[in-house]
Amino acid sequence: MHHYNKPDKKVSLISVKLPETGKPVRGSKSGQPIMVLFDLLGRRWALGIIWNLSTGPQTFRTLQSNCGSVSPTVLNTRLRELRECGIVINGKCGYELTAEGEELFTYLQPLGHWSQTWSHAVTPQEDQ
Amino acid sequence: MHHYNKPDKKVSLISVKLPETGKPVRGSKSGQPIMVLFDLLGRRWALGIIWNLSTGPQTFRTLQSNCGSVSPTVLNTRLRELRECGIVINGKCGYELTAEGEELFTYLQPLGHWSQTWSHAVTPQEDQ
DNA sequence: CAAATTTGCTACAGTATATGTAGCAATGCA
DNA sequence: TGCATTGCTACATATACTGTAGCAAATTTG
Repeated sequence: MHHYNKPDKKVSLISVKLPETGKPVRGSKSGQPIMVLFDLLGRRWALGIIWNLSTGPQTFRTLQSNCGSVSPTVLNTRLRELRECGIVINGKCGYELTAEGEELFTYLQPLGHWSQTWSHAVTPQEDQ
Repeated sequence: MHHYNKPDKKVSLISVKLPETGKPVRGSKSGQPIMVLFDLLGRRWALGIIWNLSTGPQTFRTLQSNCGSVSPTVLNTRLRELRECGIVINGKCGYELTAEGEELFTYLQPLGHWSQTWSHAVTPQEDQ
């Protein structure tokens, strides 16, 4: 596809009103890194995208279908944000996690297991 | 305050169109626990609230100011969701994490450190 | 190599969700 | 009893997400 891979102005970070550590963000006046991260991850589908990409590179459309109901608009926005934050890149096999993204994923991974026991504790038995 | 602590219909889970494992959720047709969790945590301020509460119980208004710019509307909504999911309760010292909430936090905690190195990698040196 | 398919993505209207300010009723305290 | 604080609701405005349509570049197919 025409993934011309926009110059990707690495510097000066995030054009989308997002993470810019040290400065107030949506979700944090302080601009603490953790709050910046939470702001980023707290956007719809951000976590799901990372989770999905952890199994390897995927094309836009594959990712879209794996994520279920994401609209291309949002998927594209999220991917841009994640790219600008150095968590995802657009390689020739499609979108994939960067080294940093992989690392982030390793911290997210335990949630997979936890969520299962949690869901059992919190849901009535009717659903498995 | 008048925290009459609404009967809190534990059963049947989540009135707010949220986590109900096994059923499609916003953010997941599959209803996989992890996606349900991501749906929950992917809402504005959810992660920040958990993070803030990790230091101990807080009143509504303290929490609100610690979170910076949350509107009472959203804070209240998020707290209700988190309560319905068994992650937060409204004790007599204010809102606090449940045992499950604490456990969840331990999985989130490493992100605090990671986010710092990440933000350095991703931001130009001008800040900090 | 031309036609058909797939892919990445934008447009846009409709809906849902969040922000920000105001304010009120129930405590807590003096 | 009065005043401050707390938990929260109301409501208007702003922002974000969904869903469908569709197009142009790249890739595959005949």
